[in-house]
Amino acid sequence: MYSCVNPQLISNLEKLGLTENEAKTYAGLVSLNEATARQVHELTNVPRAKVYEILKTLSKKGYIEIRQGSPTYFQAVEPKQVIGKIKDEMLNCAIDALAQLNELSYHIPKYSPVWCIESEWGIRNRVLKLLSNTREELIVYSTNQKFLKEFEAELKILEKRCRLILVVDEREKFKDMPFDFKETGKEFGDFIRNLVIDGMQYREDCLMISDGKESIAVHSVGEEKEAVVIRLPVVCHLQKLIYNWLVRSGFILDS
Amino acid sequence: MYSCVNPQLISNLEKLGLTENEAKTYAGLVSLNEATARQVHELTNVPRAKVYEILKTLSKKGYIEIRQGSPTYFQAVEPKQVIGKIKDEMLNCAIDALAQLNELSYHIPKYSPVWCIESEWGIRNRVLKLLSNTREELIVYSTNQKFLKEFEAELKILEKRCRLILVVDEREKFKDMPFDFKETGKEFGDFIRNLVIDGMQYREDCLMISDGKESIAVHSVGEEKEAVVIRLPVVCHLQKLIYNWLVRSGFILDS
DNA sequence: GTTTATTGTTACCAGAGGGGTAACAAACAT
DNA sequence: ATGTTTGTTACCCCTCTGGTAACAATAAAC
Repeated sequence: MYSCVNPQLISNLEKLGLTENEAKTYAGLVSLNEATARQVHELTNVPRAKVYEILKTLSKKGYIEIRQGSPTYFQAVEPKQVIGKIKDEMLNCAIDALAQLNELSYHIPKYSPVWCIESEWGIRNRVLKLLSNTREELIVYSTNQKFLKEFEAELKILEKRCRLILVVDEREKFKDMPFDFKETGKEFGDFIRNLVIDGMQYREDCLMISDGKESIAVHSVGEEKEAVVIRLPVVCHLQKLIYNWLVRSGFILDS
Repeated sequence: MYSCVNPQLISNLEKLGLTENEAKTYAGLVSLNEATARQVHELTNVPRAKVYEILKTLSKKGYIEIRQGSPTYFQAVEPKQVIGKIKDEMLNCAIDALAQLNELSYHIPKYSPVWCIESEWGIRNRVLKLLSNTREELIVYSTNQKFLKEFEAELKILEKRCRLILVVDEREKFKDMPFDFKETGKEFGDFIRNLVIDGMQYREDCLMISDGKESIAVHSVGEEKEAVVIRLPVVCHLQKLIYNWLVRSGFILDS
């Protein structure tokens, strides 16, 4: 009638390589402990005609056990064993794949001038790399407290070994972070947060300049975040100049 | 022209959740380091028309970075990062799924009389469980050295805490295992290894009786292995009787 | 013994997704 | 101006998963 099984569980099992019906069937068997095909069907809503072949494939994979008879009964192997097996197979795949990929990429890490990153995870990754590569000076300009907060720990560590300059639009927003912020008045903040290009609204979230030779600019376009990495020293110097210009013009209020 | 990329690697990446073309494209990009869509196409044989959308989806997932331009250039994120991310997501899924499954199965482990296991992994699993649950006595009859060998370590441990009786068809076959084997002459061995039922040839590989109350019989049907678990004390006693009969009839030669 | 329900199997259909091919406009190079 | 490359779109094919219906064989009920 009404599927009693957690849909989140089904989704997780699917991500681990089972099909929807396999996941429902296995989960159903776990909660029934020992059951006929019909009982599984009634609990999970998997079509009765399908339950039989699915139970067969699950059995071939070793996830369930069978007691022949009329009707035939089925029993799930303990989840710990099943999930453990899947996990081990995945980890072996991951280890192999990594080794094989590393064999392919024996080339010199080429420093390309400009790259665009479109996934949040990729952005986070790249920012962390930039932070750990910084040796002398890091300039950060941010209007997004939530974004910067994600890197608080790394920034704190970085602060000890090099010059850290943090500029924000409104110092008030960042008051729960233990840093010495400089502030660019509201006008500039509003300007940078509401750039409209081709009808799309760009919100600059953060700009970081590392040792004056590599920079990363993170901005939101609609719902999506996007980052641009620039390794051209020229551009980075330009960005630094703008920063200096802001200081001279009094846009940046020292703390 | 000719795909330079290890097909094993592609298969591994597929198991980790990428499609074939995604795997080829990513692997291609790793070995090219920095490349246009065309170069990827030429190296991997992924249709040029498809490369573009695949590169887009890989980018959304954060596995590659993009340098806009004409032509647009692409670069793979380091395999260590990418594989690491996939691995972490899998592990989280596994942990969640296990917790959710355990919530479902709060029932008493019901001891059912007879179960059939159809996967090699499931069989191995069940045998190990039986070995670890044995408290007093284990009788093993085997004609398959390779199969028994898999459990040598566990049997060695078991030998210390309970009576272990090992019967084989030909002692010679098992001579590299450090146990005290009994032997049933060749006639009986040939008989048990060549049962033909309904045209299918059954080869008994191994029979184990644990504490006279639970037994597992493993046999091959064609290429497939299959095991039957029996928890009926009656049947197990019967099996023990047969064993005793063999001893009395002189089929079993003591070492 | 006849009827009814259940079990297990098979065939068929629909939709989604991945992969492959061809064609085309726009941009680039010669 | 010509030809090539780039990036996009539309289309086809195949497979896989899921869902439905119908059917023989078996078990249960009357």
